Amino acid sequence: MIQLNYRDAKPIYEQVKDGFRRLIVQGVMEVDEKLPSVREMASSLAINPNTIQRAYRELEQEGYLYAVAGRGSFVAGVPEEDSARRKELFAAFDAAVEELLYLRVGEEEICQRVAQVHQKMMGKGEKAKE
Amino acid sequence: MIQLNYRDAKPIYEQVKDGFRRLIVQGVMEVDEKLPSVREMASSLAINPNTIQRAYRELEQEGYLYAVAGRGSFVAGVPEEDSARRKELFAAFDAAVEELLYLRVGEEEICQRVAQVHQKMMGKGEKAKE
DNA sequence: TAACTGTATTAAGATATATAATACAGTTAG
DNA sequence: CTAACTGTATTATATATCTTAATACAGTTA
Repeated sequence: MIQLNYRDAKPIYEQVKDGFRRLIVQGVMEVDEKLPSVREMASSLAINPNTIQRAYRELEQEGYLYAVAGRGSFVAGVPEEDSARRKELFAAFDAAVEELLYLRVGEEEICQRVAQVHQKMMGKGEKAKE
Repeated sequence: MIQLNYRDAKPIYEQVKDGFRRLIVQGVMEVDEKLPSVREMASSLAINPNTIQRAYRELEQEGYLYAVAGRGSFVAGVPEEDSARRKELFAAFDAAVEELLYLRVGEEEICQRVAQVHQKMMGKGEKAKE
């Protein structure tokens, strides 16, 4: 369900957040669908429950999840105005583009890549809204 | 010469690396041009010499600089790019683009952004080759 | 009631970043 | 040659973040 990469410098709780955010945004997980429990997810990934707890808490604060004590955590959907997330994405995007341009990767090649990603998405994400 | 942002999560030595890499790739600094000494740079930025030392060492390992004990550190040029680094950058790029597309950001807007980043780079580096 | 849920807290260890204080060797201007 | 600059290396310390660990407590449900 979620893939961890320990060689990545990105913290585990961030990777977990990214994983679920992806599943939610793509519509792979539907609204009100239940997520694995904190302990179950931790056991499944062989990591500490606190790490999952943090990921879930932050995703809830961002509006992607809602949690009910005793019942579980559920998909809330894609937040209407996640301008903060959008800023993060553009920042990551800009950084990648800038260094690619440093490395003599052409502007055309980069734009073509955008289209490729778009096509690849259309192939897999059938449930994605419009 | 180099601008530091302490609010950024990015480590100082990384910001220093990025700064000089930019100056080198854009041609603002020419091949064999001398960089400020480790101590001078540290004093100029009001940070510890060891931090500059690390930035210079890694830039040398990456092929952007060469250093001569007693003389100083000098621009080596733009190294033959690492395909590994390029892969990493494209992976980060794809992830950002994918989520932006799911957040209803248009393909056109994204491509325009590439051009904006490019222009922003050219604005600062008039001597950039080609 | 028992077995699940989320949530909160405190402690400890590991790692990365940055500073601090030296020390040593090569280069160069005077 | 000497002094003042270079790069380089090392050890120690402080700090912050990440992660694990071990609980504890409260709500839900079969």
